[in-house]
Amino acid sequence: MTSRQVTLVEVAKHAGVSLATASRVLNGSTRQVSDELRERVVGSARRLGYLPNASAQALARNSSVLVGLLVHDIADPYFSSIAAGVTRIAEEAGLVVVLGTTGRDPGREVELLHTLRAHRARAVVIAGTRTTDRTAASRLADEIAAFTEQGGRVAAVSQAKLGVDTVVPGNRAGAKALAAELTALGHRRFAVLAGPQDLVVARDRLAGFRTGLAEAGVPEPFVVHGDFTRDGGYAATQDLLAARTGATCVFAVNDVMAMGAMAALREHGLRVPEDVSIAGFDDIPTLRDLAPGLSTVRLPLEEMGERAARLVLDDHPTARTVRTPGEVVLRASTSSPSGTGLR
DNA sequence: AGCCTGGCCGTATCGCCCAA
DNA sequence: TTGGGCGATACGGCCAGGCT
Repeated sequence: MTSRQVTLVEVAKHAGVSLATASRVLNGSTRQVSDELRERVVGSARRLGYLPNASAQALARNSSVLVGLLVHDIADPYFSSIAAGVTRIAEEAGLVVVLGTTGRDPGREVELLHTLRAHRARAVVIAGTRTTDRTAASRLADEIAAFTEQGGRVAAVSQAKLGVDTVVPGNRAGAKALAAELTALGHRRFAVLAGPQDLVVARDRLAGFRTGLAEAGVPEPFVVHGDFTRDGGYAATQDLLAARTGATCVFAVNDVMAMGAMAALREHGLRVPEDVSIAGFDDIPTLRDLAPGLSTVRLPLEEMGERAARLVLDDHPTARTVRTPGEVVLRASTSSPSGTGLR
């Protein structure tokens, strides 16, 4: 290290003012500084290329400008949409978002939160479904408690299970409403690509869908579990086709799985919606370029990210819950049943 | 050899003093 | 009263030096 950064002391010296005055000018203060000195300080800072040392600021203020965002899967548009919302609000507040990817590993989630705590992150937004793993949940609760105790704030976009401010997507109600719309089209034999059994979001959407079918007097759907990804939807559809269920309508519990399912159906020479209808969940932006258009349940993903960010940056003594309902959007991938279904 | 102390890094901010 | 300077202190991690 031969070159050294310009410090505030050097700026003050160059401008011929005290350290305190330079600080008042460059960081703002309740104290006034005359225009003349202000211009001298600003000019010196520019001339010398002064850039405040963020580590030193964090040291002096005992707080950084970092806001953590933990997501399950960086490639999933569900999370990039939420990230866009979180980032917009954080940047408006002059903060910087640090992204961590858990790969749906609850242990990794705890590790990342631990690291963000070590960096004195101001706040962390945890996005993504909770799992049914109780040990991991309790370790995460401990880590959240430690972070909160040292002044950090946590919010979640998921089920309200962490005891922190949470934006809750309307998974059950949305899936139930979707089932009502699909049965109204005339479908009676359903299959569900249900995702992993330990993901609460997948469970909730399956449960809501089942309730909707039951209320319409339609038989239980055929359920296939698989990964919560495009490839998971593709593989689950292979299993579904092998089972020859006669289903006329397939519900994938998220959009990326539905996209994988559409690819598998296409490869088998099946047409959507003539041979089989298909619907997803989330309404990720990618769907705009999908043909035929995918019927789905729209969640206001960016807005959910924005709301989570507003909650996490607003110091509040008790945990708040914001519910964001899903809205059924029917597009070309669903129609009234005309063929014999998946045989 | 291991432990403890104290100084240093850069910045923010406080209380206090001084000069118009 | 206002604007400015000054010195002290705090923050957390690191390391050199001195001590047992």
